[in-house]
Amino acid sequence: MSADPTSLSADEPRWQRRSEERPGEIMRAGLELFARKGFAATRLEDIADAAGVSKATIYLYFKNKQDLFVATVREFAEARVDRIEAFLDNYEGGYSELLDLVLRQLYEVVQTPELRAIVKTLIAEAGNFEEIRNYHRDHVVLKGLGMMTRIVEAGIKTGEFRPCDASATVQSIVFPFLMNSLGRQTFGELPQFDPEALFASHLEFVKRGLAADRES
Amino acid sequence: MSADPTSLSADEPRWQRRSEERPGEIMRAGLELFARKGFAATRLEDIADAAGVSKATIYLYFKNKQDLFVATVREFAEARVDRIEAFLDNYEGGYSELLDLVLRQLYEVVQTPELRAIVKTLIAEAGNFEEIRNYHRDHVVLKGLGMMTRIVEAGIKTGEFRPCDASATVQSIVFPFLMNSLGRQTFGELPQFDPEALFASHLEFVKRGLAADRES
DNA sequence: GTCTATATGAGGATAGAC
DNA sequence: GTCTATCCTCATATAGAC
Repeated sequence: MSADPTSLSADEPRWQRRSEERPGEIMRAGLELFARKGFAATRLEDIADAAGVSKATIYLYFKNKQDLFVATVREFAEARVDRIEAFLDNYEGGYSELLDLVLRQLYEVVQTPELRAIVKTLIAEAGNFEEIRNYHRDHVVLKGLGMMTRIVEAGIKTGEFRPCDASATVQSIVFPFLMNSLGRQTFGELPQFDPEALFASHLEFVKRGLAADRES
Repeated sequence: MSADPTSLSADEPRWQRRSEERPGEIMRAGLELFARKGFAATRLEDIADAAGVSKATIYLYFKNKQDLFVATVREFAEARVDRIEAFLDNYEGGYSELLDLVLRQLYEVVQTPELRAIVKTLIAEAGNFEEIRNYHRDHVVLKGLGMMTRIVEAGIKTGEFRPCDASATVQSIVFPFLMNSLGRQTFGELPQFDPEALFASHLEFVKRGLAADRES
């Protein structure tokens, strides 16, 4: 309490850190373990060890295990969709190039360990945590699919893409990336799941799948 | 023990059934609960109640909880891939039609509650059960992807499909169905996940994505 | 603010009657 | 072959010292 957090000197007691860092460290350790073992199979003690604190310390920042879990899952998903959304709002140009850019973004984000962990955790635990299920359904999945749908619809209107059911077609476009990420998370790295190969191949596949019919 | 199982009379004690039916009933109840809540969060008592037996009865047929789980997950996945494989072995005709037929099969199978439950369970628990992970990797996922890859490669050779990385392209073809199934399992039925719309739309998308370039 | 030590309870597993 | 009743482990959650 006497220490100014912005100028923490080196000779503080070893265990003392600024309390603003603790929750993040605990959640980061939690995400990794929750994703690997699931909510029920993850012991608070393992999280505490991974975060370098004791079990009891967790209860200083989180009401209970479930509270930690809900906070963790939300923490690492929140910013991503908004980042893409901001990108879309500022974009000027053709929808074909836009789709290309957005798929690159999605591809990058889906590679990160955090995102893979979140997607896996969401699927595994949505049945047990209505709060998490509803939040991600509304703020991540439907929002994300909606953004993509609007891109496709706009492209159809300008004639860059062929007429189609945009809402359904979006699943043909983005689901391979998500499922590939899940496959790697589930089975580890396999030559069949090489994400570089998938990305190039799928981009070409999408380009042809959406291409407007040639006249003549 | 005195009763001949093939001619079980109606006035037996109410709780007595032929033992060959019990394991299947327990596994069916188990699959549903494991898929909804996960392995750790599913209580043996819940499975027992759902199957209409007592906890102790489960231990007559399965060594322990994990043994029941492993047997259950394997039970409902085993036959499916083999069925499609047999279908392929007997097929004569064009690869474009074959791909169409196989996607219909995949689509049907992925709709069933059992398959949805298996896919979800696999993703959720593969990290905790190496045995399950390895079995499905080799006998379901890689085998299934391999079969599809051979179809695409054969179609490229006959000129029905454009030249491409068959192994990667297969993911563009089948992953939307799998991910759609997972989405419904995770979030319930949503208009965005309407599987009928996806099927028709995706089939058209695949047809165009694979079409050989027109000459001229 | 963090730790060590402990209370509490839930659920997997078993013994023994029928 | 199935049930009821009990045991026992293990992990969450808390109390209290520093």
